[in-house]
Amino acid sequence: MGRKKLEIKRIEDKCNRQVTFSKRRTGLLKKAKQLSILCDAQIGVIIRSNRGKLYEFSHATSLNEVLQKYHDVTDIEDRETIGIFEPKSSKYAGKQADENLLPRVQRQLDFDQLHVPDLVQLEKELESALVQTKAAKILPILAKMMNRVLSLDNWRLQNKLVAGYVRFLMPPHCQSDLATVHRHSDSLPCLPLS
Amino acid sequence: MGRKKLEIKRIEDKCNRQVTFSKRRTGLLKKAKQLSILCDAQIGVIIRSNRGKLYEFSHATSLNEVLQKYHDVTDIEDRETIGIFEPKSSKYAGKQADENLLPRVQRQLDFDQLHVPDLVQLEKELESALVQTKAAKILPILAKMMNRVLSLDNWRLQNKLVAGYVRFLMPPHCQSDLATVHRHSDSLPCLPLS
DNA sequence: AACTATTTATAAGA
DNA sequence: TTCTTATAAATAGTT
Repeated sequence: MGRKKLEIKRIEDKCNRQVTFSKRRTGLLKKAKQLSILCDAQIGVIIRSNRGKLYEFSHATSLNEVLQKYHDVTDIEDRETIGIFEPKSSKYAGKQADENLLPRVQRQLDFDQLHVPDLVQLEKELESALVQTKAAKILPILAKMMNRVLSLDNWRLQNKLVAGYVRFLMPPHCQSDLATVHRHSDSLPCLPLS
Repeated sequence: MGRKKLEIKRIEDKCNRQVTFSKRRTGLLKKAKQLSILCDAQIGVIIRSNRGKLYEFSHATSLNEVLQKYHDVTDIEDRETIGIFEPKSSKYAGKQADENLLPRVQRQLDFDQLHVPDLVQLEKELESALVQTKAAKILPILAKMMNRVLSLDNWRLQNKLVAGYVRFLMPPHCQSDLATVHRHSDSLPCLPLS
């Protein structure tokens, strides 16, 4: 769409390539934003120039932010008790799992569809479960729950659950250097995290 | 660009929204591909419809694919040997990890910033590591790698990595209903996984 | 799924 | 870089 038809192959002239990159990059991000608004779609676009500069668009908050929030409210000692990587240091090591809670969570997952209120409840149950039982029991449930949630149209809960999953799986010493997030100014506002 | 100028706000008519989504989704993916070719840029686009269907474009391979490949070539017995869920059944239990590879990967993670080429390289190293060593050694590295990627605020890579992470950790019987990903048919060929 | 009138994006030039 | 403008491309509404 210009004075002449442009063949789609690498532009060899460096200067011309830079100009085209700038123009089309802007166009692509604009289109992404339009599509996300017009059609209520969840979109992420990441563009990295051949010299490493990064540009991006996302329709909503990022996983990174949610993780940061979890990180903020979770102290290291509690995280250590989760015990995948350092099971022996857990102060809950010998503690029995609540034999009532897990079947309850699992029963919820048998529905064909999970609704948002159910998910909120499940999140609470999950949080309790995380500090009460061992990974071997929680992981399959988390996995199934995640599959359900991913099939739903609730981006906040998706991210929240994934975040919990990651926090659960990540050894504490690896969580310390989560970086501050710089968000794209075009992003839509996100729902508050309860 | 049509018979009338369209205001950029959510299309309320469901049918119309669906049609527009289809048209513009195609356009966006096409533009992404063109930009990546014309300007030699690294681009990732992920589109999720408001009903959870996923469409994507990426200029190159992802960790997710690497992990998927691992999944494909690893039978259940082998996965059990990884030892998260059934550590005692491992036939590799006594096998030594490559003491050369892992430190190399870890050294890469000491950089302040990871660039995409670095990640591609790491993916290769990781792939080797996955079939050569035990989860106990790989997981902390994956976790740290994930932290780095998350700190890039790189939506595509975040999601890919989380997805791969989940797939890696998830017991096989929980993977059966993972949502289908529709890859854009015009996607560039993936980099070979060596 | 096609068509086509219009709008939009953008290639080349300044 | 930034603007201008002729032209190519995308697409909104229609069939």
